[in-house]
Amino acid sequence: MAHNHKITIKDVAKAAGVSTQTVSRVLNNRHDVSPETRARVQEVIANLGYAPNVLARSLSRGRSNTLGVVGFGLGYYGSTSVLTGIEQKSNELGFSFILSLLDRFEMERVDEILRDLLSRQVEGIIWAVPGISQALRGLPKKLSDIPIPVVFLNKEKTNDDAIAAMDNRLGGHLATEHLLEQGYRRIGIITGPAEWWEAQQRELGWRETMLEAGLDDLDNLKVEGDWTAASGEVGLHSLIAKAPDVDAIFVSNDQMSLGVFQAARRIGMEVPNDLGIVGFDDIPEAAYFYPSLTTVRQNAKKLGAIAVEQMAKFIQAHQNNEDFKPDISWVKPSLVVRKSSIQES
Amino acid sequence: MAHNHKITIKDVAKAAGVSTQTVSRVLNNRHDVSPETRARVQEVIANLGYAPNVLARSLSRGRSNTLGVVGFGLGYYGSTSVLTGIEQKSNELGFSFILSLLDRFEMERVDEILRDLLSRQVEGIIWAVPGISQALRGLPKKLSDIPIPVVFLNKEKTNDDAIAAMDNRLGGHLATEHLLEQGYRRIGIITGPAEWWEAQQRELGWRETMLEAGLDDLDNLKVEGDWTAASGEVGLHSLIAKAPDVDAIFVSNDQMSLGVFQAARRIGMEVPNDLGIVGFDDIPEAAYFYPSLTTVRQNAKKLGAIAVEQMAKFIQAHQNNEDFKPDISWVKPSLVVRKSSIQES
DNA sequence: CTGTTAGCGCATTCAA
DNA sequence: TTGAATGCGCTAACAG
Repeated sequence: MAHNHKITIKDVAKAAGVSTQTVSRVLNNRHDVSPETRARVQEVIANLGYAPNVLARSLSRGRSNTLGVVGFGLGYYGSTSVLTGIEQKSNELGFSFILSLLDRFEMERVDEILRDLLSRQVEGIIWAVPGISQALRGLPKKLSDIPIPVVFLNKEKTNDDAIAAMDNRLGGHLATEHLLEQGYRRIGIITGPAEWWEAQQRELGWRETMLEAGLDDLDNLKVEGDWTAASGEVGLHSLIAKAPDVDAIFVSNDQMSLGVFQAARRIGMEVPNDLGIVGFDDIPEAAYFYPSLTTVRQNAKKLGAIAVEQMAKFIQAHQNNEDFKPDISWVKPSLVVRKSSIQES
Repeated sequence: MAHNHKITIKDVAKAAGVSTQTVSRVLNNRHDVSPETRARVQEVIANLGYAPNVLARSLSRGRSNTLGVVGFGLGYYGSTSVLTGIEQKSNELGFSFILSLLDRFEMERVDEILRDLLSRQVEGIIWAVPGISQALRGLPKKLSDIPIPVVFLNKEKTNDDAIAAMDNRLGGHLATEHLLEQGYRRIGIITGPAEWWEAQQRELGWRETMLEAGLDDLDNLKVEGDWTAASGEVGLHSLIAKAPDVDAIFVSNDQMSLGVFQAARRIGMEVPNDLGIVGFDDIPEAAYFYPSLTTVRQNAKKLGAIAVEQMAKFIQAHQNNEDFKPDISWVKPSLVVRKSSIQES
């Protein structure tokens, strides 16, 4: 037992008195093995505690059953939810995955990471890095040079890419529409960083809805945050400086809402009566904010799962040399109404 | 370029007019290659865009440079921080890792996960699952049956295990001591689930500090939560039912504090004047709670990094057949004082 | 300094 | 139904 020698298919074959191929057949559940032989081999496997060497198998089969996932830190609720979805679904479909985390938009490491993933023979790469910032300009080229399937998360639609995306624009619309229904009119926005596609889309949803309602002066109603609570705090001050009569804000994520709440308290504005607030994400804490936060709930876990499903199809097509028409799959968010947007009578 | 044939060391060798062995030497930065040959080979590698097949290399070398990490969901701030630390440090040390997530304490999947990791030839396993619940009774046996190094995160000290642990007991002490210094006397605790070692240790720190201060009736001052804000809310009500004169609470994580805040507001208790609160974790939002939350900051990222470092040493010893004396490494938390525990004069 | 031979553990031809 | 040979891509051990 404590012997350090790793037991291989050979040991099993010898112990069972058969050839290695037969053992291999049993391992792969082939039906061209006699029941008795199969039983004997299985018993030996159990006794020896044998476990096949996946590396050898991958090498021999030319398939690794491994995905590469490139993410962007784990600091956001969305990121971790997506990852959870990816983990579960890939498990379900028999893939394992190698996780690479980008901390900032670091061009240099991208090269390195992609090389590394390819070296590890991943069968596909899920690109779960937000936005396409300036710094990543050259990236699409690189990723399309890659000889294996790539599925993007939350990326703008293009013709040739497989994409799974949250409908952030719809989210922005839902939030704004709700505030309008509550009677707010001067509805501002605190966006996320401009490079983030997510932030852009949420803003777009707000913008379109405002215009449709005949409201304008939108530029004075917009400030940019960086997703942190601190930036939400600053954001409210900036917004009021530009538009003193702002009466509601669509805040592009829940953390920033927390900062807005704090700033509002300091300057004596009352939420929701003086200022209606709608956030985005529905982090678990949102229901316990004071006041509880109306917010757009996004099922990021589902998004991750969908990405993996797409990937599985993509890979299959790729291997059969069939042509695969990459497409975009949308996940729709929903509005969760709480107190921060409902004026008390 | 678009040719689907994967280029191997052979292609490189042929193109460079050398043997595969020489290419291998260049790849591995051996110094027994002539500068000209090396240059030529490197050029060919660059031109062909060759990347070595890590699976083949691992198989041949008998080393995978891969770690297995078993975690417990990504729902907690601590979990994700630990994982971030693990990712960074293992990257730094040249390991990649396979992540397996347990969602609940699911005994069955443990077997499966361990087998899978071993199949993938990981060189060591980092066990980052909290506590040793009833359900995991059999686990230590299994893990010690494993023929590769295992490093545990946040586990009680034993003689034979390599452990990296947050000093939660110290954290509990710091929190309680601080509340005592602020003049609070009837200091309650809302703990995490009893099976979690982390929760036990935080409680122990509180308990010891209270006893040292000559305070007792501790059982009436304790209720158990489940880490969620909702359980914090319930917790305060329960606590007041048992000890109506409670004047402060050490809440074992920040999320539950949020629930306590909400409950306190509902029943007209003012934090910190009627009720001092200290949390645990220092999640990014804690500074923006209302009131801002005094809490115990734990550097979980560092914890993850330390675990990987231990693992690296362990693996090295394991391979050289040296004996490795497993030990426990502690990471010390610190107190961050904000408004929830400082009575206004 | 370089090439040849062998083998890592497994699966995929083929024969028998 | 089973076994023998061969190769996946790479590196280690030996020669030269």
